[in-house]
Amino acid sequence: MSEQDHRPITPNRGGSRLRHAAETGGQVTGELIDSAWGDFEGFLRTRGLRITQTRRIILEHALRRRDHFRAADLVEELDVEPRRVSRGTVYRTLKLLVEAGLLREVRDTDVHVHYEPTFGRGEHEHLFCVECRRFIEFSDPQILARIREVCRRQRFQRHMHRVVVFGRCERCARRAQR
Amino acid sequence: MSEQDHRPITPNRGGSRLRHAAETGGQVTGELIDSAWGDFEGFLRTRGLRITQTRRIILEHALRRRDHFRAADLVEELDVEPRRVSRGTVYRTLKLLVEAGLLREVRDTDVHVHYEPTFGRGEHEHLFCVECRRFIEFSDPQILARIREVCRRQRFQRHMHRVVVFGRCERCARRAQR
DNA sequence: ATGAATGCAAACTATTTGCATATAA
DNA sequence: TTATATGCAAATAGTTTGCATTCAT
Repeated sequence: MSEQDHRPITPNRGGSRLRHAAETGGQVTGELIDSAWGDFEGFLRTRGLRITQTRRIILEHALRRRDHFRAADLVEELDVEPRRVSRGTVYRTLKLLVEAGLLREVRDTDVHVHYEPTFGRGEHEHLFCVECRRFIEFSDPQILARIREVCRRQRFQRHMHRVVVFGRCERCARRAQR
Repeated sequence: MSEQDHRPITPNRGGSRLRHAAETGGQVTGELIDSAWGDFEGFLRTRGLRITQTRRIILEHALRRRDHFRAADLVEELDVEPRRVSRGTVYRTLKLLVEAGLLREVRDTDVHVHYEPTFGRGEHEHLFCVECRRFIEFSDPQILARIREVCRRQRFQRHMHRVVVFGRCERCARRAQR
């Protein structure tokens, strides 16, 4: 088993301390957004739903975030003129984006849901530091393989899965030692 | 890898369709409860908290359930004379039971938390059928081993973890075919 | 005796929904 | 033109909390 079997991706922030992609030096290109929008349009057409400016705006803001965010964060971000978007619409559209496969839901020990963009990213799992409330992403082909195998034997049709490990990250552990 | 590496345990009910252990033929013995209570007493003493009848009652009802249940389910179950227990106390005590390691929190796609007894049971993971809302438990030493390994390399101090696979169970898939 | 545990009701947070209006098709 | 999408505000659901009272130590 090689070292790169599980590689840390980016330590993303969860909880209420969220940053916009622009601040974290993330590179969410216009092409990526356009491509995702193309997918979403297809999804909407298939469903007989309408292609609206509001939906485009929400998609853009959701995908430009490279970190975990909450519905409430987007609501706040989009509560500015011109073209402010209402709370209800944000919630409704986030659900559509999840159904379209452009976002995925993540839950931690908080009451609320977090979302994270899935577009153009592989499946990955999370370590969640209960102290600094950051997510550290990792992927491990073997965990995925085992999950697949279990589902096969149980004849369980897998839609998606989630692996979250709760604990204390290295940085917080160090800080605690001092 | 042998066949019993991942064995189904009991398909337990989640969502709002919950049954009491007594109804499902589960065998939660008095000794088990007493033993768990002993642990809880120890936990309470360590924390300088008090040992009360109310806490004992909540522990008993929580542990007698072999399935996943919600705080609201316990609130309802304990809302009967004599010795009815209030909503606030149920919530407060469930948190203590989690801290004491006697229950564990599980979240699915719903807004609310589920709890399940951990006492006398090994670590296990969940398949969650989004159709019938049942949990199917399984354990897989390799998944656990990989999680441990990832944490070791990331120097992440693991407290606990959760693996949930969402999809459709065999029974629901069959039913859908017809 | 005294501080923690409890009951109660109200507060809070996240999310959903009904309805009038605006907008895409 | 007509049905869907949206904004708005109110409703809902789950959970938490302040405070007076009860109870364990």
